[in-house]
Amino acid sequence: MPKETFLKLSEEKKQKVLNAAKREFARVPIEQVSIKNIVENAEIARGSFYQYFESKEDLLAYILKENADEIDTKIKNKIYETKGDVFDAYIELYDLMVKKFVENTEQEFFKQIFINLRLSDESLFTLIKSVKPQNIIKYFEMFDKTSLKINVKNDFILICDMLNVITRRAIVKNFKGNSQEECRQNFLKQIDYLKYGIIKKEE
Amino acid sequence: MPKETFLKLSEEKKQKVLNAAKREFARVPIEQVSIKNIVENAEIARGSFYQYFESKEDLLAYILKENADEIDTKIKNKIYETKGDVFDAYIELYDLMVKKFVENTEQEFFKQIFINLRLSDESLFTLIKSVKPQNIIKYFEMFDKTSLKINVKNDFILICDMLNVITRRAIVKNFKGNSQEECRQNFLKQIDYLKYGIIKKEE
DNA sequence: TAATTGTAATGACGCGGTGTCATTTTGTCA
DNA sequence: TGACAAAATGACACCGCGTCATTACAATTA
Repeated sequence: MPKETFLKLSEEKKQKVLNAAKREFARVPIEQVSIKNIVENAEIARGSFYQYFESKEDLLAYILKENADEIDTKIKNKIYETKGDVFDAYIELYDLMVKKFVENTEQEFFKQIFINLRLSDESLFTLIKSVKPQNIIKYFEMFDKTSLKINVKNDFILICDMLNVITRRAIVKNFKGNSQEECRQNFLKQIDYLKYGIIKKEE
Repeated sequence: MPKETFLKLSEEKKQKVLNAAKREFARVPIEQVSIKNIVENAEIARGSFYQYFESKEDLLAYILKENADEIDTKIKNKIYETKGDVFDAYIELYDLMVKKFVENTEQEFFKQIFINLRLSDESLFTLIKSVKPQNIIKYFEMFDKTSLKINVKNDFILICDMLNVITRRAIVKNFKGNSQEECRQNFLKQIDYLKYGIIKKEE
């Protein structure tokens, strides 16, 4: 979290700093992000940066949190709406994320973030809290499991885990030159495979 | 690729350098790996490092390649053996990788690599070539597709893509304190979901 | 208005790691 | 033994980092 000093700044100055930061974060993966460049872009003194933030990770987490929270709220609502259908909830999540992250003037920034997402969970970059297993399990009771092959809670977690990783991967592909339409079709097909299986039913 | 100078070194010295490197790569994610530490561990001069390798990425790629090639050969054979069953091939891949990377004295090294694997493909770290879509497609003709819901090549790629990402994720979990047995059971269950679907068949 | 006090901004500084390169050492062959 | 190429070495200049003593500013009080 940014320090109080930053939060007290005028809206204008805050934006200037955040824009400078996004520009730098869009340039290279976080390890290569240079605080020197950020303070130069933002026209603040080097020391000021450390008066505002603990580190570049702190700053990035703040920027991401704003975006994640927004999606988070929407997805929570969607889960309530689609009560009974995890798959629809994930498709909605996909659409929300594409809308927010791909169709965006700050595309390059988000591209950098998504492309460099790690397979591991612990990282800073797990953007959307509500789809982390420890959170989604909260919704377990709510989902309609009668039509699904779910016996124990753990089954549900395994399924969410697959949905998670497939959805994230599908988003990443949007940043890799493939057309948005193509990506979505492929994603829907994958969801379908998950729902009904890859092996043909015997007639 | 290492420079010729390195390859010409005595086996003993090469091993000393590689061991020093693995030790350092096991310590922290690659961005934080310090060449200073490597040369100190290996007891060579700083300048020598650059006589041997272009960069730390170059060195890491070399170490990984050795391991990847080994798995690669085995998995190719398995694909021929299990002709007709992509799923079995991936389960074998999983087992091979767990054996090679988890049950290993160099566990910490591989842990660091896997934990920091990126969701994106372009990266250095795509260890096993034969499961990259552009490679697996070569096996397309070989697989028995009659029992699968596959109409076009692209369907096959989408399926491999899911298998890929689920398998990798399952490996990662082995490094996260979960028991090996538990991880394997969960993985097999996920493969089952993929094969037969999550939604119950109507009787 | 001037004095006081607390808060924010500043940039010079020491630190540590980087990649280079001129020099030295080693090894080989006439 | 000398001459030559290949390899090893570590001092060096460079760069970005995080800190911190100092300065600037704003608000409060007399």
